Amino acid sequence: MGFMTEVAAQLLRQHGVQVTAQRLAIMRAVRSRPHATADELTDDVRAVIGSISRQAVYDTLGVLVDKDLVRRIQPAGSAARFEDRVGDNHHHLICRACTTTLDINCAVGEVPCLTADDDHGFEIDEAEVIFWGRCPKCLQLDAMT
Amino acid sequence: MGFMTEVAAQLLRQHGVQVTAQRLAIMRAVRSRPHATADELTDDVRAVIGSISRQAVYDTLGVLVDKDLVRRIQPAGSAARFEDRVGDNHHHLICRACTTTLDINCAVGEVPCLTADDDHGFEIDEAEVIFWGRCPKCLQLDAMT
DNA sequence: TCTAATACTTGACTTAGTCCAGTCTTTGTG
DNA sequence: CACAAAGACTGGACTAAGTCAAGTATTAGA
Repeated sequence: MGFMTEVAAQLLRQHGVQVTAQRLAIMRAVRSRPHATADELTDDVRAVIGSISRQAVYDTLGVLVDKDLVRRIQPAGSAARFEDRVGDNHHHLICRACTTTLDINCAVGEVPCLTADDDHGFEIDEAEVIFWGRCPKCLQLDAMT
Repeated sequence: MGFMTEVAAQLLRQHGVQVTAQRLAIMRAVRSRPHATADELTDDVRAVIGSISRQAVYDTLGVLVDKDLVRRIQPAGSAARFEDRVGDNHHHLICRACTTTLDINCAVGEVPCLTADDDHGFEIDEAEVIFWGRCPKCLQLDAMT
């Protein structure tokens, strides 16, 4: 078992989650292609371990998200995407034309994004911020027409 | 034609959009139930004008969103929702348990939300902010178990 | 090494939304 | 007011993303 894989296995054990070939492969896939959809991850995993069911992919991603080992983002108009950069409340910048997705550090400061103007008595646990726009490449293409 | 309906009709004309019974009914439905899904709006419209096709609802909402007469929000794990409060870049606070959705004024200031830390050369046109948490009612229910 | 708990597979199903071809309405013009 | 072209609506088939459920296989602790 490679070093990264061993680390991944220990992470799972630490969280009381069984270690399986499928889960390790999915963790590896999430790591190597941030912001991928479940379908894309399925393809990647199949390229490595041969086969996996769709359900196993969804189940595993669900478990990883529950354990805060993976973060799920669900941009408007696209399937859910997954990344293993967790715990830092960073945000995303998405191109409306090509859906390229970039990480953005929190603009405002400390845990800034958790402060709503008026919380209406809610117990807020996350502030999700998505910046929408056009990436340099798509801006150029637009200009050409 | 009632006063509100006449106003709605003029809004459509101003934007070069044909006025139809379906469109007026949909605008009314969006106004009277903010944050409703397309399905909920369809029900509301049917209660008023008798029948409408799903496609007409989606088409109309698409047109209204294009013309900035309606805003579409697409919270993770739910169908798209629609509201007619537009042009003020306000945000949303959603209960993870019951999906109650409230409007939140922009916390930071002027057009604050359009400033990402580093825009990576993107031309940003919107900053979408969703605060996630539990509403007072669901917190109480949680506490009882 | 055995067994209970947990995961995985397969296939049917659901939800939210889109596509398309044909019909009906709206609206600008005579 | 009537007409025609543009635009909108309907109905039905289809797709994408994800969930459910029953049966089989794997993991991990005793």
